[in-house]
Amino acid sequence: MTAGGRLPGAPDPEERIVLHVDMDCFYASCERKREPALRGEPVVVGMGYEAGETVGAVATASYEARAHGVESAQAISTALERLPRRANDPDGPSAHYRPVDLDYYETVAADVKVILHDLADTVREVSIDEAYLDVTERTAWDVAAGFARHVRQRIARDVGVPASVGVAPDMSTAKIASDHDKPDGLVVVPPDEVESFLAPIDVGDIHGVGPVRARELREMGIETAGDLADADPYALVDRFGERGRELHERALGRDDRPVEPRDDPKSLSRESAFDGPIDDHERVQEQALTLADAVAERADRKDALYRTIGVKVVTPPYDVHTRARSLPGPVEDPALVRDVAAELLAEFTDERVRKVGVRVSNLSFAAGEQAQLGGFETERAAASDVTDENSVSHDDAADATDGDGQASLGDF
DNA sequence: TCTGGGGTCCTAGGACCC
DNA sequence: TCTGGGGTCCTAGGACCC
Repeated sequence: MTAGGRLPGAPDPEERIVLHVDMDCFYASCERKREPALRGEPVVVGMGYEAGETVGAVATASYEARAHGVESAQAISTALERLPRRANDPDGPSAHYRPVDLDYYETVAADVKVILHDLADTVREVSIDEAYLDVTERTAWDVAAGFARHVRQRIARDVGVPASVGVAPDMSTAKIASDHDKPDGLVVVPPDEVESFLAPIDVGDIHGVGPVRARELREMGIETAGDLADADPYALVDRFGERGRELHERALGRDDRPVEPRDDPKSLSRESAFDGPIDDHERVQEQALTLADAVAERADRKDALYRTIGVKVVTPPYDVHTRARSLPGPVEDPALVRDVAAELLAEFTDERVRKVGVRVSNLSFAAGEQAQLGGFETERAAASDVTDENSVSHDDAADATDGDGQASLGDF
């Protein structure tokens, strides 16, 4: 499946033309679209800088704000230090702060996606501000730059937000290309230039290489994609497992993944951080129940049934713990999400907690089956007080022979 | 860098099955 | 009876991405 040319009917990977569209500082661009006075001004979009809020981070900063050291994922407090609010200091360096308004950004993204689907054979939407397009049948290498320019212009003209575009024979290289000249970039890498284009790229700029693997690669003397391409694949697999093989291939410009739409989501979750680590387990439980309801509602809206319910607890300094429990079958049952989350959290009663989350996974979206399954589950739930008790006592009777406890069996 | 929120994929060990 | 090989599912953790 991952090896080249084996998919029946798939075009020769060499022949593909893949375009990666990456919206420039998308949230900030949306705010500017809505409020044109922000154009050319430093704009910071984030959460947590409202009065009374102290936890929060920068979601997106415009390039003008980045010039002053404001970055994505930065604590809002740091951003405010480097670039105070505009209102407070009209003379010195200052920025416009806006709260994240995802609903609005999604409407803008939807407009962009209409254009992308119109211009491509297949589209893979990666996130709200990023997509891959297979445009093999829509253009040719000698005119690909013009085509890419057209994509950008249509987005700019019809929607009013800027985008960077990369064009290459594969997804991985196209992604690096779109990133290469941001913002407002346009980079075309035809097949015969892939190797020379990738060679000087920093390993940290390869998709799939984060801080940890970048450090390990550098320790191996691998600084660039070129170094990675020349490295011994066995050594890479040794160190990084399957990912090592993949990274080596990407560094060579070999990436046969077809551009296809994304599958249904695999999990849904909600989490929130406390204002510093807290001792008060009741507050943690309370917060978890709120999150459980939010997750259940989200699943309901998406017509998703879940078979696994889990929690996430972050304890100081930043230790992430997860606990999960699978159910006998897929359900849509908000009360159960709350109950299971509360039980899983009990283990952390004595811990200090800085963040808590609730997650449902093992999702099923069997659209046709849904009503049936839902009906079945509802019936089962209605009868469960009798049926479950019975089955539990059966199980307990069986277990009683070896003197086993019943607590875990009683949960369902 | 002292870290927000919502995701994905891979790995490894254990239970269990044939 | 002391032990093969192959496979699946589940849980927990880790790295990474936007």
